[in-house]
Amino acid sequence: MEVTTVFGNGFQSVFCFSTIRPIKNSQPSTAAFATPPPQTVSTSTSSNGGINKHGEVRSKPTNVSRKVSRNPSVSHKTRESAIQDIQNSSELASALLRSGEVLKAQDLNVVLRHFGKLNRRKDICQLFDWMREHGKTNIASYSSYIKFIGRDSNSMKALEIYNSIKDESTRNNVSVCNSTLYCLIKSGKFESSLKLFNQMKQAGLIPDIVTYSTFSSLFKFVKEGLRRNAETFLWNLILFPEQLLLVGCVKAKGGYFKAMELVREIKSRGLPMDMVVYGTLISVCASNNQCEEAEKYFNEMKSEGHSPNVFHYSSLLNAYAVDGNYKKADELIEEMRSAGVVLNKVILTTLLKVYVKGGLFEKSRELLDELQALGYAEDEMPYCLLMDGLAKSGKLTEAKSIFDEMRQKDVKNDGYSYSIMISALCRGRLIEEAKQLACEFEIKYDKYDVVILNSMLCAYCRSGEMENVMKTMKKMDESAISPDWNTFHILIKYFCKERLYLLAYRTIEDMHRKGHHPEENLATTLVNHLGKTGAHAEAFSVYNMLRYSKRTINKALHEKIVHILVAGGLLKDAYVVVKDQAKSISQSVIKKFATSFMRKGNINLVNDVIKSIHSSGYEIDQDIFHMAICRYIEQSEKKELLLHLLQWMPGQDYSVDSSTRNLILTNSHLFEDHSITELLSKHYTVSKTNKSHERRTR
DNA sequence: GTAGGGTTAG
Repeated sequence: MEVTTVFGNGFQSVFCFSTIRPIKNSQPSTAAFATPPPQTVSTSTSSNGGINKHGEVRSKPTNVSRKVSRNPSVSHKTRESAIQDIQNSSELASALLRSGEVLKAQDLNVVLRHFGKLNRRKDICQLFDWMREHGKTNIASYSSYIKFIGRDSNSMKALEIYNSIKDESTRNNVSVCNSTLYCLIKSGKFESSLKLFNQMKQAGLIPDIVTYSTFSSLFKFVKEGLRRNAETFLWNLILFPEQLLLVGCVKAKGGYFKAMELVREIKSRGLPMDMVVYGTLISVCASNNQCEEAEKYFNEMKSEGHSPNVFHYSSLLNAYAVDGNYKKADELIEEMRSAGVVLNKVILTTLLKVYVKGGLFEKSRELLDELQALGYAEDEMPYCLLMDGLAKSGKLTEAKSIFDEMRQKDVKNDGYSYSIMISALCRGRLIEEAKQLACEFEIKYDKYDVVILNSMLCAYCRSGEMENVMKTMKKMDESAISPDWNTFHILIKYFCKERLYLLAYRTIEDMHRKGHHPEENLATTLVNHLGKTGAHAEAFSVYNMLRYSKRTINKALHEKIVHILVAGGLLKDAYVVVKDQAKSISQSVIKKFATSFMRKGNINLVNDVIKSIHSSGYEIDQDIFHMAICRYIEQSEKKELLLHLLQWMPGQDYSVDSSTRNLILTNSHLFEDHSITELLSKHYTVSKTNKSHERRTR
């Protein structure tokens, strides 16, 4: 078949999915935690050994600071204008020369923050260097500066600055520490931040609520898919221990539960919760469908005297969208109105989401009109919400008309609306239309992500456009977009439909390697197909994927795989399954397996197999014993195994029948006479007892 | 006089 050759040739290059998007570096950097380097820039703060409660230099001033302290009468106005001069100057160095001297550390911090706001990186660095050289830094300068440096993910530089701080009280200051930790976390260096955090604690840092909320930004990383790193880290963090216990529990729980642990930890330390932490919590609850919890934190926050801001409101509104609770949403909107909070674009869009989820399509349409009138419908978002809701409640025609309206109005398109429509059309079995739309997207846009590619793949697979399937996969590989669980599923289903079972197998193997677990039904279908087409070992491999990724699987599959393995002569593998899953396998299948094993299985395992199926409750028939004994006699070097079997049988109320006994007696030259006669007499006793027992029960 | 987060779409 032509199709097979296309894949046969293209498989390696097209299907390798070799390009995994790199995960942000989480390796601890050894250099990062080395002893602080010797200070190269001279600062007055440390060498003079004193900082007052404002973090300013006290006692024994340097030449520079002497000038300032000698000149305390520098008026507020003079300093103001000096600040302005530096901020507005295009030549920072000369401005500092001109106006810097009259300024104190806190004045220069104003400038530093000003540059920070404008992202004037070069000026920030230059100013800070100047401040250090002139001994005009305090705690605030360090915490701001470190934050700005780390903002560009330059965590190494931030750490360098931190390590260069000689003064102990500055280095142990909680804001300085929080700033530094923030930089590491922002650049994904979770492990390093934990290490540093422990070091800081040992040196005397007492973590505060900001420290906790700094670390809680990891919830975002969890959401964005840096799952494993962030989750492991979060768990370690929540336990907040010196020793990292219970790391193994990481996988068992989701981000939401970790957030709850974090709350418990904060509360048990007696730290007051603040607006920021509440904001994080409400948002985490909302995005984990924990509507009541979100509401609980929202009310708790209010009862503690905090007034919610627009973000708190929108998070809670989003929680109401989960089950389309428009009543509560409307109430909340009223509350916002009376609290004077502006109903912005996001709030109204989220309200639309609530209405859509609640099935209020007329009201949704009205709200969309309102959004349009307010100029809040210039991007896809509100249209997508409505389209998706309509499509998912079977109103495909209405969804299509929203899509058309959107295109007519020249709304900014990022591909979301296409993937909604393509998926909706696929679900509605309008495959040809789905394909058309996928093609249209390809012609018009050159922007892909895994979801749009999945929906295109889905359309092409459903319409059997092999060439387009190939092209899309290639695109995925070239754009370094990692296939996700959906991608694998779409492809495996498609390959099964096209009877390309080995290709489906390679795909599921790849899926497994990447840590995705296939759905049981799909894997079972594949096991069956592989079994039927003679790919017995591959079928077994898929069976094992299921077996080791799920706690329970359909019992029928165990039996099925035994059939397949017996048919393929993979008797040792079949034995493993029978031994582990005996309870799920019927007597007739055990018999079939045992018969095959007696005939063709590894002779050294024959006794093991007999004992094993016996102990699983299967009563072994005479012909099984007969076959086993025949094989032993044929291979006389295995006579020890035969003796062992004959010794074992009477103990379990088994005896050989007359034909088997005759067979043994004919070959008695193989044994020392007395041992075999003795054994057979034991068998005779057993068979007599059994027969009389049978008579009595009859 | 310094540090932390957060809302909507496939």
